[in-house]
Amino acid sequence: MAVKARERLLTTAEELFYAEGIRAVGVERILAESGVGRASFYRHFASKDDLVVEVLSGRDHRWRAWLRAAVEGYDLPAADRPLAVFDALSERFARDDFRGCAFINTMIEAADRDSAAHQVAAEHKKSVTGYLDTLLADAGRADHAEVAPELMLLVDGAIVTAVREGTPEPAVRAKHIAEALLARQPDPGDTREAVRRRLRVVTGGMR
Amino acid sequence: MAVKARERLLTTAEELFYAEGIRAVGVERILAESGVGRASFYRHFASKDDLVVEVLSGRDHRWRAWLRAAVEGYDLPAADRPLAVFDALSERFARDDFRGCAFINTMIEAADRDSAAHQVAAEHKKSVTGYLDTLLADAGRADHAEVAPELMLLVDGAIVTAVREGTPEPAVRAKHIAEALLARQPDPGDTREAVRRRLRVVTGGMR
DNA sequence: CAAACTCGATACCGATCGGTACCGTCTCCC
DNA sequence: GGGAGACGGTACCGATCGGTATCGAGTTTG
Repeated sequence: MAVKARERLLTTAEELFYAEGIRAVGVERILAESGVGRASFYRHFASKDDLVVEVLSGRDHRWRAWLRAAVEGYDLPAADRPLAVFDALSERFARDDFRGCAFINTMIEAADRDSAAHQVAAEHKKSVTGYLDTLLADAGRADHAEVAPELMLLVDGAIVTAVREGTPEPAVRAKHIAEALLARQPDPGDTREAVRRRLRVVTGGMR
Repeated sequence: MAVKARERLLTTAEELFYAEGIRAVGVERILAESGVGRASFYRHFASKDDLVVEVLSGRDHRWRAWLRAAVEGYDLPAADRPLAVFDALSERFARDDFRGCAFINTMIEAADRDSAAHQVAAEHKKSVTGYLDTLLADAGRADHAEVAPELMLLVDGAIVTAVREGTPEPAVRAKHIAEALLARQPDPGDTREAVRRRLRVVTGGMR
């Protein structure tokens, strides 16, 4: 077998789920498109929900690795890296198969907050916010803990807007807003603790 | 009949669609919950898609009327009204049945951009952006045409974030970002045309 | 009072949903 | 060469999908 059935199921399902939505894609479609037999599917995955979780988990890791590589690839000084996130997003938005954030989409589709899929999606966003936090801290922002969720809100806003308008422009729009946000000097009140954080060795990137 | 079947179908469908998603709610559920007979449903609506469009259209009008009333209800000077939008959102986010923006949700669920539901949703967002534009123009912002889509991005970002985090806090987060954005003075280059726009009588609110 | 109309209930349609069971084949490894 | 697994194909399951047809009771209207 050239490519294992399990691998084909995961990649096929990821494409279909992202393009059309999880609920919209039946197991039948995945089997037909991947060429995997019905029994083989249930040998590898206990249920469709199980497949969904594994697909999202894989996408989570790959997406974050992509973002980190993209930001690092611009080869900018640390101070400019937080805003570079929006340049990376712009590239993503321009792809003709772009259909928003798979995790936002999943959280909206899976109304039940307790579902496994919903929680994987929520966890993904937390991880990305953590990455933004380290970018801001490395850039010397004393208020990184406050700004990171604000940048995350801009990221999500840009993604949703890009889906709505069908163009990559919302990335530069969000970057423009972020510039205005970062132009404000951080509140000097928490400088002492902020400097302590800034000097702390930042071990990893996003996690 | 106390309340007409058509009305019951619309209100029941709107609640269920918003709470669980359009695709997740079958016609059967709507019939059972509204107490309307199957035949009566198809006497009033050509199809489920038809019902979806009418539900969204009604919600569009009511949502925009709510936002306008909320902003006007704060009784603020025109200069402070654009930011008051986020205060209104905060109230909305705090409701325990809050599950995001029905139109964003619809656009994400209905992957097909050409579907009627998707277009109603897109139109709604355009209308709201238009309202933000008039609020900004009335506030004397020369750059209202540029800022309005930026505020809209913040609104959508706040909504998605509120769904994700399950708290109303993203409304104040977005307001904070908007304050930083509006603190910037508009580019004086287009002042002449801007003043002309500012003096133009603004006939309506959102449209 | 009777015609006209709206209504809820029910049976039914073909299609698809997620999931199980079984079968024959192919490949890998000892 | 010969098991042992992994594989694809297919038949089948009960449940549900959106949608149609029919029927009888209740209400409105002339």
